[in-house]
Amino acid sequence: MFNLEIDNIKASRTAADRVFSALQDAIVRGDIPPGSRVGETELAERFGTSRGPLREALRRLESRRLVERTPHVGIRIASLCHEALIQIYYVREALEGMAARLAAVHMSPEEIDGLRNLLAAHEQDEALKADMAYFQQEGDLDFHYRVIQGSHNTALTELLIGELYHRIRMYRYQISASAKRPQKAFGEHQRIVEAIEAHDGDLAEMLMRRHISSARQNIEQHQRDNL
Amino acid sequence: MFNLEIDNIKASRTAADRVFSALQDAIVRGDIPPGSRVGETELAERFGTSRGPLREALRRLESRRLVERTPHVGIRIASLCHEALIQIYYVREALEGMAARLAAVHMSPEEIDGLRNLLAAHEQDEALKADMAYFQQEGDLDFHYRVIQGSHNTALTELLIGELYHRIRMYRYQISASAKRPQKAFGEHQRIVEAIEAHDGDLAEMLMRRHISSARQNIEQHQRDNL
DNA sequence: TCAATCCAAATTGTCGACAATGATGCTCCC
DNA sequence: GGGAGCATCATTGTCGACAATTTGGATTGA
Repeated sequence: MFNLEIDNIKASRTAADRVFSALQDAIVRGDIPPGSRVGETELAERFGTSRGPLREALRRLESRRLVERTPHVGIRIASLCHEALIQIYYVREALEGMAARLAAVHMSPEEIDGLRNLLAAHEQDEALKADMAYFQQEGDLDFHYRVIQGSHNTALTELLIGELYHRIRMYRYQISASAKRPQKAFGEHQRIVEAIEAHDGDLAEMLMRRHISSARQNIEQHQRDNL
Repeated sequence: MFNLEIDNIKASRTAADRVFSALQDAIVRGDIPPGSRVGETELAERFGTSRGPLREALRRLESRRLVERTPHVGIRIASLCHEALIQIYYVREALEGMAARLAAVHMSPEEIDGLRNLLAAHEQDEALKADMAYFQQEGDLDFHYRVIQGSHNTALTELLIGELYHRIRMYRYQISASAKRPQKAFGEHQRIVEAIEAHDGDLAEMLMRRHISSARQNIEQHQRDNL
């Protein structure tokens, strides 16, 4: 239903790609505790492969900052400190604001229809209120994915989806019961879509920046509460 | 003199890191023709190592979009088309504008002094006019590096230096005689530093965005001329 | 008792060989 | 003569074994 596995689709060609996807999911979902040390042999047998493909997967995960390596010592699963997450949100504000502006200019009518339908689906699902927290989170991600891809700027898309989003998702699972604000976020999504429909780039950027800024402030508030 | 090898310093620990740095330099400098196919065995003996470390280096270069891999077929050196370069410059405009804003707020007096000294050195070197084109380019890079790091936002720094700059450098070597505008760029640098010194984030962002926008327009003009 | 040194165990880094897959050229049939 | 199918070949993917390095503890000396 949702189109979340952007770069995991073609991953099943070789064993190295398979273990890369599996390991990334395991890290992002928190199956492997963040900050923990893991041995290569252990991981290799866990994923049913040899150390060769595993090491290639590790290199790629290192580039994505999901694991940290120190030569001759080993690897440890990255743990996103709160400060780093806030920094990422500031970068998101700049990049996704730009994405929204570009989307307002470059999105095709079909893509805009898709966005509208997505929001409509969210509205219906919201009525169900079944497993809503998780659902809202994934739906939120899907909304942002579409706007980003609507920018039709490959460099921008690769940066946001390929570099930042995995780390954000990892953090969401880490503090599993993250503060949510579904109704408010849903309304903000709707206004962003309206701005995109009107091809109003300035407004779309401003609304998206506010949207992400609100999310960041929400996280910061949550951090203060849990001190 | 210049601090260009940000992430190549720690690279000499293992053979895999060494071949990674060497291969990256070879690609960025154009020693290996962009778009060309290369075999693993060939590369391995070229860098005096086995295929194991080489493959790990390739995986990391793939994450940086410097090489493209297709399973069971091989690798080819990435070739940056003009459109992709322009897209990167738009992203740079957003990210480095943000970096300049943050630098105006967070840069320490010592860092600001360093920036000033750098510009002074450029001014003197400009008088020499010795090998100026290359010099200006590297100096320009160094200036931007410092502003970016002055933002004190790790996520932002990693994105710009770790992801985008290598590709930009590769392109500079590809069209080796890129259009230059040293005097103009130098003046823009000075004004940006003045804004940072005055801790005027708004102005610093605006000037940096204009600076990069000018560079982009310059490239676009150069492209039109060479059609 | 504390510190420095050395040894050993475990883990990572590297290498060469084997298996699997895609590409190239040939042959054969229509 | 042209195209489809097949066999060979080169290249990549994978694996197991060996070498190099770090870490941790044990031992010895002050």
